[in-house]
Amino acid sequence: MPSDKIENTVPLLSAFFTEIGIIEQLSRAALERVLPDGMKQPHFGVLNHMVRLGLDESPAQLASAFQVTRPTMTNTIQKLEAKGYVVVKPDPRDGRAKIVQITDKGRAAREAGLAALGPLMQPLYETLGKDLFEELTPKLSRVRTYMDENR
Amino acid sequence: MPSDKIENTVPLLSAFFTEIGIIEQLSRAALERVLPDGMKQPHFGVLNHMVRLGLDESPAQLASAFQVTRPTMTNTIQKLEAKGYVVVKPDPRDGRAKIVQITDKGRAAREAGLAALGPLMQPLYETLGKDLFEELTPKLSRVRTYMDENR
DNA sequence: ACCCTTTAATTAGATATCTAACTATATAAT
DNA sequence: ATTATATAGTTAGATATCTAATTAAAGGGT
Repeated sequence: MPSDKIENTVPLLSAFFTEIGIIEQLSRAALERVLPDGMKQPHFGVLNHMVRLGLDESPAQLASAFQVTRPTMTNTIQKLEAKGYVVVKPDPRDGRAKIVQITDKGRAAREAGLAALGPLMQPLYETLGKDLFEELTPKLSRVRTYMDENR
Repeated sequence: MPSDKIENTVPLLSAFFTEIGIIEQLSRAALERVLPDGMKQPHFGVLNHMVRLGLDESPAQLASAFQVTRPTMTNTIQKLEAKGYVVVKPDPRDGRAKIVQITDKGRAAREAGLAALGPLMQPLYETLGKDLFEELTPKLSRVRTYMDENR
């Protein structure tokens, strides 16, 4: 299976990554058009992550979870904090670290975002079929995992 | 096939788009690490597009091809022009429009980018297999096409 | 001919992201 | 203990992107 003709590698993988890039752009634009209160995708992503995991994580852990740099996560957290969606406290166990906690207001904003998401996704789901996404997601996960481990 | 339980829509599609987003980040970072002369992904993408199609297109056509806004493409073209990779001329058939042409220097830069791309993609190809990408790409294309037509 | 609408390109201003550099704290080595 | 190294978080500066507004030109309707 591995090591077919290498000449075909670049065009094939270029087409793959081109599709990935355009879907990313389209999905972010579609999401941000319906998110309430001018919320951006990364903000919603972090709120969602915190609700689902139910943990109080550090900025560094969040940066790692979202594959962004720490300064980027610093910026995201500051925006969430300014809106009252999270509170940031010092970590009693590590003087360098902090702990980020979602607030009730943050939970409400996340709920509102989720509610806006349904109508966006339902047509995709109904038109293209659940099976397509159930098939694609684990395979994309394989690609993502490999790239993440070998970067 | 369409219209399964709608409750499952959001988590399933969220996971899909999360994978898309992370792969996009990782691939852009990997690409820009190996591109010569500080070239960025959009610059390489435009040069590549122009060589493959062999057409002289307008900024508006390029913006449409890459699914970015026109101001974004204006910025990209200005950067390419500053490096001498393209020349921009008025369109004799439409006083509003311009025509973007790749230069020999731009072609050389594109070639250098392509050469750097191979070693990046070969491990992916060999480890995960050609079949995976041949299977994924047309399916992603279906998703992209639908989203593009219904945004 | 003249106005109205659309389209092409740009400019201005805002935001998210990155890398590099900095501060502070923790951990390991000697 | 002291020193060196690594890690957490932030700040500073640069870039790519977006939306809104501006300018110029094309096309359609009356």
